[in-house]
Amino acid sequence: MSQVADALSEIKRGADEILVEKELIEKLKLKRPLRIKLGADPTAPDIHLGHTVILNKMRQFQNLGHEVTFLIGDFTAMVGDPTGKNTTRPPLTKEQVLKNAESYTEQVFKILDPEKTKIAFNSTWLEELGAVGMIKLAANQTVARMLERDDFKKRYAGGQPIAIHEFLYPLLQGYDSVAMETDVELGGTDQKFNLLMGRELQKVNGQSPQCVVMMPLLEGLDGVKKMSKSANNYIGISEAPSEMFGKIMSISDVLMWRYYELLSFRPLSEIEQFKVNISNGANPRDVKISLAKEIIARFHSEADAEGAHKEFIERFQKGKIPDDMPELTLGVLPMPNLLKEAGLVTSTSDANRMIKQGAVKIDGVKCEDNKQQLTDGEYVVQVGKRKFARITVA
RNA sequence: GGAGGGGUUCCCGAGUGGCCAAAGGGAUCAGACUGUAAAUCUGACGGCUCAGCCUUCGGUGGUUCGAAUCCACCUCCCUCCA
Repeated sequence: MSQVADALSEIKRGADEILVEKELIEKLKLKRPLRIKLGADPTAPDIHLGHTVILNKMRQFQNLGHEVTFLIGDFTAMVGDPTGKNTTRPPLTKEQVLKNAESYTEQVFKILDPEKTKIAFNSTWLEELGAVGMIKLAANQTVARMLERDDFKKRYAGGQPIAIHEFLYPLLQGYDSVAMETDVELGGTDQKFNLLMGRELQKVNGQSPQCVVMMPLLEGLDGVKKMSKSANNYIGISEAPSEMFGKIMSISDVLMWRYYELLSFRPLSEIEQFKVNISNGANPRDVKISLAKEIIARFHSEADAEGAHKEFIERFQKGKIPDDMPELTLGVLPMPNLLKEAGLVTSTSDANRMIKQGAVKIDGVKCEDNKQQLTDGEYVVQVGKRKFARITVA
C-alpha cells in the first residue's frame, strides 16, 4: 500500500499533469510491470536537454520495475506531427529513418537502461493497417473533435492552412497505444490531445484506457521559446563540456530555477535551500555553476565537469584564450576575407561590420583596420567573446 | 466552379511610380556595464573587389527615363458561396 503511494509521489514529481490519477493508482496496485510508452519521431536525432525531461521520467518508471518501450514513429514520421508550424515534411527514406533511430537510441541510453528498454517501430502495425483500416480508424473521430485540438483551432481561426493528413497523426499515435496495449503513455504537455486520443481508441477497442503523464516543456536558453534545434536555443547532450558550461551559465537566474526543477536530480529540499541562501546574499552565479557541473557530470564525467569549470574561470573571469579552437591554414588575404574563410563571420560584409564595431581581435589586439593583412605566421583571431580560431598564414 | 482577400528582407508588419536595400517592432549579433544573469545604453542587421557597385519585395512577361508599387498571365494561401 505505501509502496504504491511512494511510487505515485515519485511519478508525480515534476509532472505537469496526470490523467487520470485514480486510474493510475489502480494500475500501480496490479502488481505487475506496467507497459510504459514513449513515442519519438525519428526526424531529430540530436537529443537536447529538453528531451531529457521526459526521458528522466521514463528512467524513474524503469527504476520502479516497469516495462518501458521506446517507440520510434517511423511510420508517423511520414505524416509529421502538426504540432508547431510545419505542415509538410519531406518524407524520409527507410535508411534515413533507421539511421536516425540508431543514433537516437544510442543517445537515449545515456539515460535509459539499455537492458530494460524495448525499442519498437510503429510501421510494424501501421503498415498492416491499410486503407481500409485507416478509414475505420478515421471513422472514430469527428472533424469538430479534431478542431478542439488547440493547435488546429488556432490555425483554423487564424486562417492558417491545415492539411487533411494532419488529422491522421493523432489517430495513428492513438492507435499505437491500442497495438501496444499501453498502460501509461508519457509525453509533453503539447501532446495532450494525442495522448488522450490513445485513451479513446483503447476504449473503443475494449481495452482499459492508458494513463497519461505529461511533462512540462523545457524553455530554451532564451527562457521564452521551448528548447528546440530550430530555435537554436538548445543544449545538446553530446555537446562538449565547455559548451554546456557556457550555455548553462548564460541562462537567466529565473530560468535557472526552472532547469533545477526539471533537470536536476537533487532533492527539492536542497533546491529550496539554495533559494534561501541567495536571499541571504549568496551569488546566484555559484548556484548556476553547481547546476552546470551536475549536468555535465551526467553526460560526460565528474572530471569533465571540473575541467569545464576551471576553463570557464580562466577564459571568462581571467580573460584567457581557450586551449581548444579550430585551427586552419590560409593564404594572405584581406582581413574580411580571412575572417570569412575561417568561418568566424557569415560574410565579408559581416566581417566589416564586426571590425567597425571593435569585435575583432588578433592575438588579443583589437583590429580596427579592415585593410590590414596578416603576414606569414600563426595568429589567434577572435570575433566577439566566443568565436576563436588559430590561423596560420602561409 | 463563383465572389472577395492576401503572398515584402529571419519573424511580424509598413510601404500604391522616383527621396527604397525598403518605416516600425521582435529575434539576432557587436560594444559599454556585469555574474557569459537581469535591466539599461550605443551600434549593426542582403551581398561584393565596400566613399562605389551588384542582387532582393511569390513567378514570368510587359508599360515607363524609372516599378515592391501600374498592366497581363501564372502560381500558392485564406474566407464566403456551391
